[in-house]
Amino acid sequence: MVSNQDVAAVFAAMADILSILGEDMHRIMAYRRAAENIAALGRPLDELWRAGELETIPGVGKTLAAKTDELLRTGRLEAYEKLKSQVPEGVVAMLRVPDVGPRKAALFWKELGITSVDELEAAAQAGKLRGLPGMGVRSEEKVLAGIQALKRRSGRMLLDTASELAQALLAPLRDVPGVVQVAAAGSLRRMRETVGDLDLLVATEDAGPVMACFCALPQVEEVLLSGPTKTSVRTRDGVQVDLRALPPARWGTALQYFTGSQAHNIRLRALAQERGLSLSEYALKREDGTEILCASEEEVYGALGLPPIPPELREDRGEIEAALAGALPALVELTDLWGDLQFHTTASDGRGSLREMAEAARAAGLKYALVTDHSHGLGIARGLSPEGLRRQRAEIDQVNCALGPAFRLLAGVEVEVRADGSLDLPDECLAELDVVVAAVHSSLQQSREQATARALAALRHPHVDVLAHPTGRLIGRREGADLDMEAVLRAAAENDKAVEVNSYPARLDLNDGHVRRAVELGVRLAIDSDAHGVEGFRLLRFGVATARRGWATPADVLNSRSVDEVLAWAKK
DNA sequence: GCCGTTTTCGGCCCGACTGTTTTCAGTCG
Repeated sequence: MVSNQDVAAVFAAMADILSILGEDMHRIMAYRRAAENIAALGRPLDELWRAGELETIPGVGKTLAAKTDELLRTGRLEAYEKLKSQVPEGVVAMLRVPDVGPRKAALFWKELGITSVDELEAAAQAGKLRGLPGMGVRSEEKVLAGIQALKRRSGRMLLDTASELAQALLAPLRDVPGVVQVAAAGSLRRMRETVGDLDLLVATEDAGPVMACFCALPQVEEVLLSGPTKTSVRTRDGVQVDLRALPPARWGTALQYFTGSQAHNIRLRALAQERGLSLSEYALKREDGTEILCASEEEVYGALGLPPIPPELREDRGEIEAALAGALPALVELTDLWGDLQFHTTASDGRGSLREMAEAARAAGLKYALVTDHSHGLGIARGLSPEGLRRQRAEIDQVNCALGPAFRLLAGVEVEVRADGSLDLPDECLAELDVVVAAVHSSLQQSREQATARALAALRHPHVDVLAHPTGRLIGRREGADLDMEAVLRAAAENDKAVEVNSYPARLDLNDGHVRRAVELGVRLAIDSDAHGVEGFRLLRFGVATARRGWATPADVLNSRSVDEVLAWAKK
């Protein structure tokens, strides 16, 4: 079967080849935009295809719809095969080298017959690049450095890692004299599930000292480039960090620009043009050259006739159209969460006692939390038997007595869904619990049919209330189950079951695209910390961010409701 | 290749930094 990712990859690859062939850059951009929007689609492409709605995807017109049709029907695309035959694969691979773009890749290929990154490295080492037009010794050195960087490039960071690194780098900058404000922007501020580079922003009238301080930070291994307002470095961990400094009066346009995404900015700047304005990180400029300075992002969007668009939505996935129509969702916020529906204790694989975890949940501002230790079937997590669950119930009652009425522990379990879809706890045991969370942790290599049937069986089980981390993915470590997510979400909606948005940074499962589809289908979401220690409740902000990226409002979220409402719903 | 309350053709965001250049092209975000 041809997946969304397959189609997106083909269009992205076509864009790369077209760029080396020197095609019109706007045509190339069109391929890239379509690829991105298809990759981010929360629903299967072949569904839109069957409904004849391919052209409803932003950036997909008649031509690309026809190409998508050909791919879905035949599994291949004639135009792509033709392009591939014109440019060697290794030449396209050279685009991955920092500071090597389409023009230089084409130059190395055409002038020196270089058709791979390895050959490029050898040519640079032999001093063969410096004689090419537009190249010199410095450029040759940059190519070599770029290849080294490519070889030891660390993958994208998880959100908590990126967040901690950003705070560690920003703290000393905040103390530089003259600095008014600092912020992490870029994909971290948009809360994309992983972060490649960090983008830091500083408001100051005097950028010099900030740049100097930044370059001298202990985490910095190499300064990649440095100008009066912009510096890029690579840290010892191999992370590229870009720092930009602008005057406080321009903070709004600067933060807007540096938050991105690039696709969102391009759309916004085009919108500005339609209104006779030019938008940059410095200001909105009228046609007569006068500037409108914006100290806040609200002013930027306001000047364009738009309500402020939350950073999590800024991906050019319909947010600008929604803003224009006054139809932006009022996104769920961390403070909307009254409870948490998954955490663990020392009774299974957690590190905190029931009492410690309850106090931590209360300290995190929650009014209730569901204890969900693993069931005994999950051997590695020392799960609970029916007997163990009964004993835990007594302990829960004790803690509730001790903590008083302002906070309440609920009795639950994270029951294992076996490979055949059955649960590893008997019905009478599940019936005694307040809320039952079901999840898959093993046999993740099942076929799509088996994996989907397994999830559907769990959702149809009368005692199951929440399906936790449906795909079971661990970002960067393992792919999740191959699920027909559309079928899973529809089953959740039909059976009035909740589906989890797991806040653990390596999970974020459902992901943003699936959340968006779940919201469209009216599926209840449970944003859970999955805390395994007292500090774990802090992770909820990442789950909330993922839900926000999927356009979820408080009404879509089960645990934004009171404990009585949740219990009544689970009883039904 | 997409797209349209000024357009079905002619536009398509805007600027920093670098290196190789005498005014700019390439890359990046």
